[in-house]
Amino acid sequence: MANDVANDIVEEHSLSSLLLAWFTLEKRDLPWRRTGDPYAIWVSEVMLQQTQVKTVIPYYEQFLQRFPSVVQLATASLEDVLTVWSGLGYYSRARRMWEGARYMCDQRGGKMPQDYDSLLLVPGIGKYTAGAIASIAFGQRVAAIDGNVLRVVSRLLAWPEPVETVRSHRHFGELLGKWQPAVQPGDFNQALMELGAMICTPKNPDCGGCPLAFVCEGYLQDDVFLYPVKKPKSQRQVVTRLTFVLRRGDQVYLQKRPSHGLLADLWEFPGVELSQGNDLKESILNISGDNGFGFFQKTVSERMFDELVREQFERGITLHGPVWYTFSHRRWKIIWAIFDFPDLDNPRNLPELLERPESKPEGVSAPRESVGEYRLDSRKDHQLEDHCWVTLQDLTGLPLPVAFTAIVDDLKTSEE
DNA sequence: AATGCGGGGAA
DNA sequence: TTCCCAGCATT
Repeated sequence: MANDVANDIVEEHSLSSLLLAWFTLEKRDLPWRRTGDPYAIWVSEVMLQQTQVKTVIPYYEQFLQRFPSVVQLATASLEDVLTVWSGLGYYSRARRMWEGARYMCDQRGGKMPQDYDSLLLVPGIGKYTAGAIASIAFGQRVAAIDGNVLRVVSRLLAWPEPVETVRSHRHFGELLGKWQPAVQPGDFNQALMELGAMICTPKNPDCGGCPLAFVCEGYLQDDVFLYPVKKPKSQRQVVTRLTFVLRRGDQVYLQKRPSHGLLADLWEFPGVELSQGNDLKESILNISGDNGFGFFQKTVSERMFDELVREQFERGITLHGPVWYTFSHRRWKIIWAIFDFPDLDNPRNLPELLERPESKPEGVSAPRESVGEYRLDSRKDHQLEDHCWVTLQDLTGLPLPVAFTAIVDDLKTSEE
């Protein structure tokens, strides 16, 4: 019975000592375990959302080097923050951290909130992250329930319901609230997560090495693999994306994506999502001639080369690819057309080249109010340009999604 | 409660 | 391939 186990665990005080002893002995030496700086711990917790430790480490080091404190993050441009973040995914995390730093500067004198309830008010900090920071950095006795903890506890209790429900979450929270010691609440939370990452893994749990196996109902019933119970996930939809690669000498053309939705505020080769279900052949049919040029006009801001592009569409374009790219909820079949233009030795970024017939609010970074003294008045912070020409080498200085690296590689190899 | 939001590691 | 990862915000 799950309740009996729960009571046993609560009553068995030595159980948490057992877990903590294991943690003290076996814990990995991770960068964020060498600091007590709440800011650094905040950075680590946000990066670790839905992201494995191994992936995070290099980003963590770079980020702290570039933005060592709340104030330095708050006074940076979003563009710079996204550039350091690029490749890590879930880019709204970076934007919200940046907003969170500004919130701390504007409302809290540049200091981190020091308790669970105040941390919850910060953009990008939810229940898990608030609990993690409050317990690890400030020693508050609050739970931090992540995917690891859900797996560990569900196996411990042989919990028969889906773990994503409010009911499960509340039940686990109450249990952990009683179980968590007052002395090292942060270590207790980390120990549970570490156990989930190292021992109680999804596929090959090492129950033989688990300090809690002797009270684990899942293990005792030989049913570890039944848990955690999960609801079925919705399917990924497949979308064909026609991408326009404009090339002028050694430079390529990029546009900035809208501030909301997929890959928000990142740069990309402009493109359109063709209606779902078109196979490649059908797409070629649809995008030749005026139809394709229409796509181009609607998608690409740059108007200088319209005539050249129209000619090329009439002659018939060559499609490259496809390459596949998978997001968490969508799959792109990427095909691309390359347009080469004469490299007139125009000065870069002439204002008249950047002027656009009509304004497109979505493409411009959203205007912010009351950012106060921390507003950075650099060009980037309120840049009106939503497009630019850059060399392939300079791409590393911009936040470019990994989805386009295949195209970049193709351009680099075909360049020689 | 369901959905949108990246990228990579591991089996 | 599939699953899952130190989740959050919006609807």
